[in-house]
Amino acid sequence: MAGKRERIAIRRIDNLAARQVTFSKRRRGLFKKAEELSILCDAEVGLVVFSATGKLFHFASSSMKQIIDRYDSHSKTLQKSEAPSQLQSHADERRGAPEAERPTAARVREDPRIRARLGTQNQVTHLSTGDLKLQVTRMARVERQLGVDSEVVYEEGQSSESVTNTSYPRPPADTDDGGSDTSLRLGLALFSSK
Amino acid sequence: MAGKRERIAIRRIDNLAARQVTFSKRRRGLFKKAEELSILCDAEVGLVVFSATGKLFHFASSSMKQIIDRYDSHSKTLQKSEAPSQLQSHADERRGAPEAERPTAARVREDPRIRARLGTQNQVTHLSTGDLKLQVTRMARVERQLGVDSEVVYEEGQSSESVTNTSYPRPPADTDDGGSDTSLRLGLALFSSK
DNA sequence: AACTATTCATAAGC
DNA sequence: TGCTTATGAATAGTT
Repeated sequence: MAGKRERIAIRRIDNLAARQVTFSKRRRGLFKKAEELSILCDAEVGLVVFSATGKLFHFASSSMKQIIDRYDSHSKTLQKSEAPSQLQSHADERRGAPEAERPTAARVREDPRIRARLGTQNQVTHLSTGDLKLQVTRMARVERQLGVDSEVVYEEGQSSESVTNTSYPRPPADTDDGGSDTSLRLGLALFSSK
Repeated sequence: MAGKRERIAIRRIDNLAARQVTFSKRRRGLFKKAEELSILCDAEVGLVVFSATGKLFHFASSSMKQIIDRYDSHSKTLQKSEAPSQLQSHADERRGAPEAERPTAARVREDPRIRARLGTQNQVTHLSTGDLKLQVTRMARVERQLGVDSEVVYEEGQSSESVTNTSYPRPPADTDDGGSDTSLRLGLALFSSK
């Protein structure tokens, strides 16, 4: 009488509560699978997840920095078939780097059908790619001054995804991670240049 | 008569063939789950996987660059509670940035029990964190001169993980992706400084 | 690369 | 958020 599960369609879950619950459950499962893959197959795995509210969850079989750097190396190699002698900083080069290696999922965003699933919330994130990060950081600093600390939480044992919420303060009564952050989110949008 | 599955232990699969097969199967499952999570819960997800042979697989609900930048922003905010006025490039800052936000999975590597599972292969990756990436890039360039091209393959429909192999050439007879790359990997180790 | 037998993940419901 | 259960999924072992 408990689980009368019927396969659900893969599209944004409208009900906020249900979406949050599903997010928690599936996130755990995803991270678990990620770690298992890295262990079973001796693969290097890096996983980053931002909840709709901006909380960060991440897992890396080694260190995220190392993985990102390696990723950058591969990307770059694909991009510029010509990298003379000045291999300064991979990280630096990633910035202005082309995006040919990115067709991966960008296409998903392009899909109008899927695009429709984007709530008003996340859209802010897409307003400005270049400046938003700066704004987020700035806002975070403001938060700190307001007494809203950034938090880092470690979940269960080994896979321990570390959670981080740096984005924007949330109104009082709110589970923890959900979708009730309109005010300040809009504020960020205003800050964005583009 | 077909599937007499007995739950397997989560530790490196010794048999090469089996490991490769498992890698393929689970990798697909992982990417699928990653995309489902991003869609169902309107989350931003970035996933990077390097097979034991150095092939790159990645998925990003938006663009990997955007996700990494966002990740960097969060990390940095946690690290330096002081970032005066020169918020030049987040990407740049990530380089010398501290790693306090990384205990996430690094701990897994530290665990002697899990550490034991590391084959001789991946260990090379851990010899030098700072220099290895440079070496990899360098080796990649050498490969190119040797005629070993980087390839980009797109898998099935929507989730399309793009595959890239830039690291080291593999001996002739080898399925495709697996764990038979000792020579050049060791070569990399020799190049490493630390 | 297919085909099951099973284990695993998880949608619902409390 | 956690626990429980019925089902849909993922996938280990074979062929």
